[in-house]
Amino acid sequence: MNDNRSGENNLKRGLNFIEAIVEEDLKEGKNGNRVHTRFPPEPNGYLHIGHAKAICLDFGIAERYGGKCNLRFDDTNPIKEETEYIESIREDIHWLGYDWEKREYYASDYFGQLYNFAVDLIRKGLAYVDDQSSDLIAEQKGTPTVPGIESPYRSRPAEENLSLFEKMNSGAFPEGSRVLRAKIDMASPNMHMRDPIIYRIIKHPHHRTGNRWHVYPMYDFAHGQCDYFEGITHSLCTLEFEVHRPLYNWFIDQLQTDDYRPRQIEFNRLNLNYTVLSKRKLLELVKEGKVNGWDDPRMPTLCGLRRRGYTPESIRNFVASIGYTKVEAINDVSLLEFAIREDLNKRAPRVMAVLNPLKVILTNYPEGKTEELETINNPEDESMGVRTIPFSKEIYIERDDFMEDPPKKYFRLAPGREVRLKSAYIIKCVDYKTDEQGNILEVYCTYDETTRSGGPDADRKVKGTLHWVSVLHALEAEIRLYDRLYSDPDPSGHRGKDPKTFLNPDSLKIITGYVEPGLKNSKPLDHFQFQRVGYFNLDPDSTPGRLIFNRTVPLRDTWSRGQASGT
RNA sequence: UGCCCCGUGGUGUAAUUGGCAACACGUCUGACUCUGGAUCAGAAAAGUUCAGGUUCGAGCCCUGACGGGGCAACCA
Repeated sequence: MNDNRSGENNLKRGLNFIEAIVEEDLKEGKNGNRVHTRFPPEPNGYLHIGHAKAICLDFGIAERYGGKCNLRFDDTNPIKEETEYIESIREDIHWLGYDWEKREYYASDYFGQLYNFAVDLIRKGLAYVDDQSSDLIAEQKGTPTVPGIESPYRSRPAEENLSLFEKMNSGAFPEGSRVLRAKIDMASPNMHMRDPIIYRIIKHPHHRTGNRWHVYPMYDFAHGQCDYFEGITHSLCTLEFEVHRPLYNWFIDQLQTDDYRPRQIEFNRLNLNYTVLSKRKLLELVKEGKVNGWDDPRMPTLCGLRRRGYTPESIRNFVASIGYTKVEAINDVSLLEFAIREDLNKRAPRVMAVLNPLKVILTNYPEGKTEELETINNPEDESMGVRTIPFSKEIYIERDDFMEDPPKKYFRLAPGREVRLKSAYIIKCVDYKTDEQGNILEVYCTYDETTRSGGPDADRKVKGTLHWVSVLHALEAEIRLYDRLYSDPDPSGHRGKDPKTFLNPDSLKIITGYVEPGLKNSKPLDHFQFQRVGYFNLDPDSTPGRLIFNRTVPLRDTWSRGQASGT
């Protein structure tokens, strides 16, 4: 793994700041030289490329330093969490190439320990039951610039707290009627320290513990302690949890029995331009039918990217290339596209496919004749071998590859011009037919038999080489062309404007194209390079009689780029 | 206007204990090519937010400004 160029570059550059910290800790012999991380998703949605960044770090650090990485589902809120998501999360992590072995845990595994810990805090006078409404509690919390005020229930005797908390859990009180709060400091400059709520009453059944509990720990009360229970040495999370760290430490202070405590390190979240990475907003797209499900190839979800044709290696390389820092960065999607092109260039077989067909008739080619021409599968990898493709009198070429009146640097077919048909013959345009509107209907060419690939005049130089497909043999296929989902570089960055305002109406275009017959036997998710066009893969919607391809990413195209900029 | 974090080419990242600002993407040339792909060669592009200070020497240390982000869910 990582034996490609960007992988090497990555090794060449220094450690990221987290690796540096880990190495420092190792050097100091902390935690008995253990390195133990965890990836802690909430099972309330599908994983997206932002999670991939965290996964690669969590598992990557463990791998690199001979440690372990747990998978832990942070399932502290039964209202939002579902088993459906757990399955998809497991699948996506495995697909990326990581394995947690038997170490699959759940925050709910620790509900008992957490409950006992809460009871402990109550006994020590460090937690109390508050009977006030959430509005009132919020009001008393103050603001970042104004200190909060203490709850009238703050000094409730431990015995009373104990019995109330017990009743909260036995279901004696309605949801929202009471909470358990840590007693810390209502005047703290850190809002999270102002007597945070640590338990609330929820009567919705939990996907794993059913109706056993009626109180559930808040994330802030569960997360750090779960890390502690699991012996995590390095708790890696995103920047927004920085201000939570003092609170987590406060809890661990009460729990700690020796030197060990998890060390939390925060890194920058992944942002991509033209992309939205918020589970809530992605869920909206799915629910409102703006896309066709979580695995719609336009989605930044891992299942969406997979269906689009992205490989796990490409995603890992991409993640490695953008690095980990404490700066809020916005990455350009071109980096992601580079990663998938780089990977697919090495592994995708080249095939012939014409997306926008124009019929070419070879006037001097024998009627009814068919040839099987040999062609190489991948010039980047000889071990991928050769195959044959059928050739006959009528072929399709790309409409763009013919012009009646071409500009100067146009290398392709035009009246009187010669081009090579890839792996076949050099042909010359002798005539063409248009309709009344001037649309090109057919092009007539002669072929030169001696120029067949491998033949005596095969080396004759011509400017252009075209891909083609035999009309007689080609398979019709549905081609799904994807463009960015949003037309604005920062769809979530406009205050008061729903990102959906910026949805690109042309993000999906479905066309019918023609592909070489050998593609009949391809399997879902098989990757191909449609020569001169782009990378495509077979969509799982395909049926034996109907091939459906997704465009993963177009090929780099310096010609059309030059055209667009007018040079 | 409280607390916390952060400012290095267009973008993302590097720069041993202070020592000529490096790499990748992108952009632009040119070469080569039976993919206008790939590959190869090259170029433009920051003097490190600003102002002071320490030092023989500061992107790295100190101070202060300015700018960006985060924090006030019975969400995670």
